[in-house]
Amino acid sequence: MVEAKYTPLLLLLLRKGAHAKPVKFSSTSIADELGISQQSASRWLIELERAGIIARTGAGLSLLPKGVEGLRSLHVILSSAFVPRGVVRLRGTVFAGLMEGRYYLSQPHYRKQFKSKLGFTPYAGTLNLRLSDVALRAPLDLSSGALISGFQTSKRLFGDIIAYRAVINERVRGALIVPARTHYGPDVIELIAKENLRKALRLKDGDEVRVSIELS
Amino acid sequence: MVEAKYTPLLLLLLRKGAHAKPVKFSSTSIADELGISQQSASRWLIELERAGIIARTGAGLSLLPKGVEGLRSLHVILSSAFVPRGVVRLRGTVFAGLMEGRYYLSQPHYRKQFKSKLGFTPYAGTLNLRLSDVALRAPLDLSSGALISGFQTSKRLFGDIIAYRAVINERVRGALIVPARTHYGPDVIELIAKENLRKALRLKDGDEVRVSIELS
DNA sequence: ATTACTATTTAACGAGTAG
DNA sequence: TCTACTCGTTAAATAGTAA
Repeated sequence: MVEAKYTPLLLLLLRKGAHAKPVKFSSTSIADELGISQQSASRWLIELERAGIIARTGAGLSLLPKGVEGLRSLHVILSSAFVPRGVVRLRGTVFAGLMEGRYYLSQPHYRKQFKSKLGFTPYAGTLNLRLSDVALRAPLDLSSGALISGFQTSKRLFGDIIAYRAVINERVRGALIVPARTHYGPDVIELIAKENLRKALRLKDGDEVRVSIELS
Repeated sequence: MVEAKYTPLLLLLLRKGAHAKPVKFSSTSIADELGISQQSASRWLIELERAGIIARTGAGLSLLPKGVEGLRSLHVILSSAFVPRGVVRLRGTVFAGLMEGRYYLSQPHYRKQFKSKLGFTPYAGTLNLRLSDVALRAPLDLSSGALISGFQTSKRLFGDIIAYRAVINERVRGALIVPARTHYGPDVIELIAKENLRKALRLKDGDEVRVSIELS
């Protein structure tokens, strides 16, 4: 592994995309971002350059393969501890949404992707649940579901959605959808399925619903 | 974030499972593993304990939530750079397998899971491809597919399988399956589908096949 | 503006060792 | 065995500044 003290700098470069293409980044601004002196930033860059971890050209700063490799192995170690496996079981109670979901689900750009990535075209409406125990959804936010990419119309922006295949009340296959930008989710989740979940499961507001999501 | 110099120690504790339950770990052995002196290890532990990142009890060393949170955010940053998205396109040539795949696919325990996790029960045979460019499969190994859990019979052990939904020759939906234990894959992949791929696509040994996998 | 040198200060390290 | 103290030494950080 790369010497640990450099990791904040390497992470910064990674976030700026220096693994993909050179980025302009002065020792002063690096110093500001990391809370160290300009002199230290300069020295770190020199040391990393000598070690073949970064390169500096006229185009800017690049993370070299050796540097990327070091970060990648760090990622692998962390993933083995944090990427959850198995089944997440959530419980929540039905409540009436704001019909926002219906509007989203009627967008063809989303509908096409639901079909191709989840294997079904959803009924144009979501079932809203308020979770009994928000903490239980944590593994979900660490995991990776199907990415439904967003789009833009002249009127508004439709963001990325993450969909997790789910089974509702042990009977109906569907998916749990969350906006991709929410990092740690709220106590509300939205479910979709091929059919109208309210009807299919004879649900009314306040009913409890069980959702199980298989993570992989 | 937790001060960077401690990350090797925190990673070590994470790998030992100190986030789940206390682990016995002396300053001397920590020092050995990290290549620092016993004195430094001792001091680091004291500092981390004061910062509320670890706890030391009679039962051993534990990573406290604050410490886990620091590592988790590190993981999130790395994941956003390393977890690949989009479509991976592979090409390979058909070759005759050893009928090993057929044996595997005939196991009910696997078959049930294929149905529930991929949405189809596969034809009992795999299509073997030798990849033209092994490097192209790298993003796959970093990504996460559907986990098909293994099982054990009196005769032998059937390991976990990872399945990635795939489209073969832009026509047939199926999946690419790999043993979970192989960390970085070889130049051979196996494809399954509801139908017999050889027949459906009129393939013979040596034919080139295109596979596209959607990562999410 | 920028980088990076030298000198000085500050912090980290590890040897020795007690409890 | 273990942990953790003191203390001399070494390394890293910053100030000042030149280019």
